[in-house]
Amino acid sequence: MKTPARKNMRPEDRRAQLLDCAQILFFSKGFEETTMQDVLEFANVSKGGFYHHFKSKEELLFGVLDRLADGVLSQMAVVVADETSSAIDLLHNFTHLRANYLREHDYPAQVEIFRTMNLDRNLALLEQFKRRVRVGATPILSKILQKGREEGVFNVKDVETAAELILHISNFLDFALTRAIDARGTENAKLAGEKLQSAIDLQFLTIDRVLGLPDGTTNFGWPDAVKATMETKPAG
Amino acid sequence: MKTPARKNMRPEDRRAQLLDCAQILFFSKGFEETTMQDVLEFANVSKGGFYHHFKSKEELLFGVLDRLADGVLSQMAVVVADETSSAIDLLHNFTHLRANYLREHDYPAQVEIFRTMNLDRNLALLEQFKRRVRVGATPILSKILQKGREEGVFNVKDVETAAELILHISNFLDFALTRAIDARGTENAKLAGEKLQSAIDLQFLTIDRVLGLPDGTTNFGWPDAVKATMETKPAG
DNA sequence: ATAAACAGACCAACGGTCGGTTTCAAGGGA
DNA sequence: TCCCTTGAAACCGACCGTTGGTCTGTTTAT
Repeated sequence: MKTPARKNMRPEDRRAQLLDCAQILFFSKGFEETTMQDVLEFANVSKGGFYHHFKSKEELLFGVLDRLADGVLSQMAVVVADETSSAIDLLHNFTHLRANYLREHDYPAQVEIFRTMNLDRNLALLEQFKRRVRVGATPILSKILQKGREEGVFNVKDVETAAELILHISNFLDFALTRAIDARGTENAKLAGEKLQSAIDLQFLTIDRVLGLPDGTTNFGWPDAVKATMETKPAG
Repeated sequence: MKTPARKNMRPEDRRAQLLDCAQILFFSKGFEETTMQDVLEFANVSKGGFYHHFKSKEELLFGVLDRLADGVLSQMAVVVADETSSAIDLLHNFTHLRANYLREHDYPAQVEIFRTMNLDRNLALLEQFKRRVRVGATPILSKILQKGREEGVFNVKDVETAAELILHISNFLDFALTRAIDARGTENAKLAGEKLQSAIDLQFLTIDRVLGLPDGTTNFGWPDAVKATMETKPAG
């Protein structure tokens, strides 16, 4: 007896499909809480089929994280590939990458994705992703800082160390943003919004001062970011 | 037939013993990789015995993390309880807490503990611990910053936000320290040591500038820290 | 014809449960 | 003071459902 129809997919397509399914499930249910059964049913693939393409659940996770990090890092690479702009402009473009991305896509949806990724249960997942991004972004930001030093506009002793510090600071903003998002629609919303604005201001002020720039040189490039964030609909 | 001897322990003692065992195992093997079987054998307790005191493996983890965080936070609380010192002195004591602790104990052993805790497999564990410390330390550091603002020596808009930023920056130092420790005894040791010094310098420079203090006001308080660290014996 | 893609029964090991057993301190009668 | 009773807390270990992963075989496509 033969089952009437089965379509063998090209390996790269199947791999991509499995990564898509895993990404959705890992971030909605959490990695540990997502069973292989969940993935298999969601992707409509058998166990044997899956393990033909991935050798473990962990490798599937790394596949998801690497793909996400590569997406971010490739955008950064585009920014730094511009040989004609000044270091200040490159830094500007670099720090605006995130805000631009968020603004150019459906912002409420992006907020929801961000919120989900920052749930407690995804802490390990997210930290691994951030580490990948930091490691990949350090040489890119270093290059910008080095250029600025050669131009005589940035005053830093060690560009690589400064780059790492600046990248670490963005974790601090993530934390403030998460709290603000959680406070939407509650009585704390107003205070949380003000705290978020404080965090944004302080992050960029810190970057200015670390690089020896006049206060206000760098900024988020999106004055209404807090307003746009807090007006987003809380999940419910 | 009766087994000749069994000692019932006082609940708090048994709990403490289980936490001790779990802490050792979680950080040496990793949380996910540590089996309840491992814990039970190491503590010489049966399954039923264990689950009489903890309701799950996760609760055991939280017990370990909370106990560790409480240890750190109680030291911070002692510093800030000093009502007579100036804000600068309090900040000094606060930032020196870690260096003092390391110096006053067997430093090579502390380095080994730090190295183990910072292994890749413990990333989730460590991040949860750091989060606990950060949340608990924010009001303490905020109090110091507030006092400094009232004295007119710190220039910050929002003390709580500034406190969180400063606490986040210490993650950056942890990262640099981990790399330096890993580089001991290799050909990269010299460079790694210099990078570590850069990171220490930049962390404290950043604190100075965030608080509007003259460069060099805050410091690690342990000039030979890098030397002491790099001279530690690599595990082998 | 042959190699890759897929299927699904199977397995060891895991975290956790549950009914039963042992320990031990607090009382009470002599 | 001594021994016995008693009951709650500490502890035991066989057992269970689920999990991630393997293995042998079957289907698909070139």
